[in-house]
Amino acid sequence: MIFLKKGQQTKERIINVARTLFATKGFDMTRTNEIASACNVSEATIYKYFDSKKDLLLATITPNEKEESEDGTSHLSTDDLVENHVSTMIKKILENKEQFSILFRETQFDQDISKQYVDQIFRPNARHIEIQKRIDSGEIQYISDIILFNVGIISFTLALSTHYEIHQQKKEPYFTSERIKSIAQLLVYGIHGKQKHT
Amino acid sequence: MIFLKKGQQTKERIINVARTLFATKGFDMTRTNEIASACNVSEATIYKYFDSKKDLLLATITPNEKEESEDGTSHLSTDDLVENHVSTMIKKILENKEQFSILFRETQFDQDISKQYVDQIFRPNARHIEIQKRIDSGEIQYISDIILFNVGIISFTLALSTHYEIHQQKKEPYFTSERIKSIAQLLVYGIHGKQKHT
Amino acid sequence: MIFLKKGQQTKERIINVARTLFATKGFDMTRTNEIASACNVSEATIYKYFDSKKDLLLATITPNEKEESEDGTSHLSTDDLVENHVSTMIKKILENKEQFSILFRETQFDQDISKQYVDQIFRPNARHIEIQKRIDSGEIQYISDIILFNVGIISFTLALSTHYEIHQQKKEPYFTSERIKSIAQLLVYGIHGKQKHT
Amino acid sequence: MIFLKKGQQTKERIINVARTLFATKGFDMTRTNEIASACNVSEATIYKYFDSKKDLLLATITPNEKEESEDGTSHLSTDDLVENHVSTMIKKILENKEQFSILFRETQFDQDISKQYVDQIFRPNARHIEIQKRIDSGEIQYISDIILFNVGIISFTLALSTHYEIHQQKKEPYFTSERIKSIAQLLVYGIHGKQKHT
DNA sequence: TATGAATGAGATTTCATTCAT
DNA sequence: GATGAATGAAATCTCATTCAT
Repeated sequence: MIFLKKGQQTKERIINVARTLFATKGFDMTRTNEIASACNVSEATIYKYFDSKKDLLLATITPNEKEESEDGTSHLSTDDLVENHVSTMIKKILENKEQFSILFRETQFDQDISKQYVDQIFRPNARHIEIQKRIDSGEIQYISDIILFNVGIISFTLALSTHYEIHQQKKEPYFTSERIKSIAQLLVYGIHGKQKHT
Repeated sequence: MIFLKKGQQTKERIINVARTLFATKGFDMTRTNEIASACNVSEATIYKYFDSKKDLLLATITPNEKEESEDGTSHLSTDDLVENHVSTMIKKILENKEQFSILFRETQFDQDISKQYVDQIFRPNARHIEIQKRIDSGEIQYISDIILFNVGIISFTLALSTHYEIHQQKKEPYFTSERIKSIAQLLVYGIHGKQKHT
Repeated sequence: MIFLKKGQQTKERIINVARTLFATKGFDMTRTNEIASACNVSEATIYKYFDSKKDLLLATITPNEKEESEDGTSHLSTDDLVENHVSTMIKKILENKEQFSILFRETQFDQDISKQYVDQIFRPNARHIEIQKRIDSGEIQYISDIILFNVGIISFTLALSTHYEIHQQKKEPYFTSERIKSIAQLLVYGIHGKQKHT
Repeated sequence: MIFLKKGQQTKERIINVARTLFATKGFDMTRTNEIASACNVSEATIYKYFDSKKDLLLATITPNEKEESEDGTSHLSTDDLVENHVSTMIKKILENKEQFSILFRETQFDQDISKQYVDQIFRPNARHIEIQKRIDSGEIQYISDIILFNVGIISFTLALSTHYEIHQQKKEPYFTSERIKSIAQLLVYGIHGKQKHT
């Protein structure tokens, strides 16, 4: 449990509240006064900690720096590698769903966000490199590029999750570990499923 | 080629211009005066044809009513059915990319859009019903629901297409008919590809 | 039955419709397009006949020139003279209620209307002159000035009539000939009524 | 002398200025920027304190809640009761002339104002009830209803007062205490005056 | 550290009016 | 004689931002 000075606490509270609001209502639709009252601070206080609304936006999408030290993937079978990759990605996205959601939506409209997006989402790691290698070798088919593959994974993860909650008005999240596995397997084995492979 | 009176022409021009702007810059970021000057009309003229900016937004996402009379899908193999469905969906999305893009982005923020979205995207047709049947029978695996499947298809189609153009700054569109086929096949056969079966 | 050319007919229709709307909703609250559609003409047509909205306003309040040739009032008893005056005034106001209503409300805000108002309402006639004479002689008490007396009569006539219809939501008009007589008598005899005298 | 915080002071200043302008120029003719500059604040400040121009309008007509504790009227003679009532009403109206003026003019055009008007003007008190009783018993003649009687009083009070100032361009107010008495007596005794009664 | 008070700049919307046909 | 189409000018309202305290 980390000790934070009062000011730092306030700052973090603002970031967290803003993140949720930006993710839920969109950046443009979120008024600074909504953020302020949701934080129980004045609007002026927000401007003590952030130079502008956009500055606050950027603060809501800065990465959780815990880097997964993923090494030793080269020994895995392609099936396992891809299944593992998809599952890991989905989990990571869900864990940081608000950040991803903001990043993903606002990236088209703003250069700074776009930079953050690229930085954060396409940082290569061992898994990415290994998969790209197997794409290039033809072992993995139909996918031309690990980056675009990731874009696909991110987009449907966010979309399904949001859709399920909003349009189908379900309370519990869409993605159970079972469903995550299903999707990962779909991409590996296709709609016929695992057993069809000899 | 249909004959349109002057007023109707102007109205359509406004809708088309607005659609592109909304899709490109987002609804909130698009100013009514931008729309006006992009159309070479005054802002007042826009308000002659639409009660409000939101009303105009709704006009930009009303469906192209050409209904695909898709019948006789029950004789298809599951492989063909799904491959066909995915291809058809992707093509339809790309043909109406701006509408879908707006609809998809704004649906979370606005009740009216949300209604349009649900109406438009989830109108069941023969293909949808047939696929759901095969999901229920277990023939199609890993997918629990045709609607969520469609959400997934829409989301990655838009995401890949946008990403490719924006972040990779390519001029030509991502989706060639070849790539569409690839993705359809990925979902049917998995990453190992067609030949791996049997 | 007077023959009117098409154009003249249209012009009169516009005036009549506008008068009702101005009286009902107020000049400022009445939009030119409301007038147009209530007349089944285009807004442009209104401007064929009137230079401006204000010009139309003025047209709605020009007097019905039928001048009451009221002569020989000097032989009347004061009681009869006043009772007769009040009744006559009330009837005249009710017959031209819309004009009076507009005139009365808008007179404070606009010089031109104010001029019309003074012209129209305070044109002296035989009755007015006779009453003023008897005020000056002390025969009529409590009233200092025929003009202000008339203002009083106009104001309460309009107010009672409007109040009754709007706030008490009655369909039939407040002023029956009986009620008109009552009010006239109130002013002559006071609240105790006629019989109390002598 | 009450202490008010800065914000509250500003709010009251806006209300007072707006009240005068609405009463003088009419609600529709008064621009928010006029109010703002007459208050030495920006338009934005007005909207900090009031949700809309209409909201401000409503604030200008909320009652001065000092309730006259009028009791013990039943012992008065009818003459005195009515004379007293009319005088009291006129004084009250003149004290709050701007409110009444706005209320009276705008009540026909707007539901919310209409509600305020009815609430404020027709709140029954001891005097009203007593007068209604004597109307019903026939002691007071020619008047059918205390409410309509009040409407009449309000209307001519405002009309005479306004007319005198505007059309006769007098600086001093029309209603001296003498004139108030005159009018009250007119209604009690009629134009012949008090002495005519035995 | 925090905020009450205020606002500049600009957004959407309104509406009387014009004019070519 | 009439109007479809368009608009300039201005109204109401919004919102991120500032600053004295």
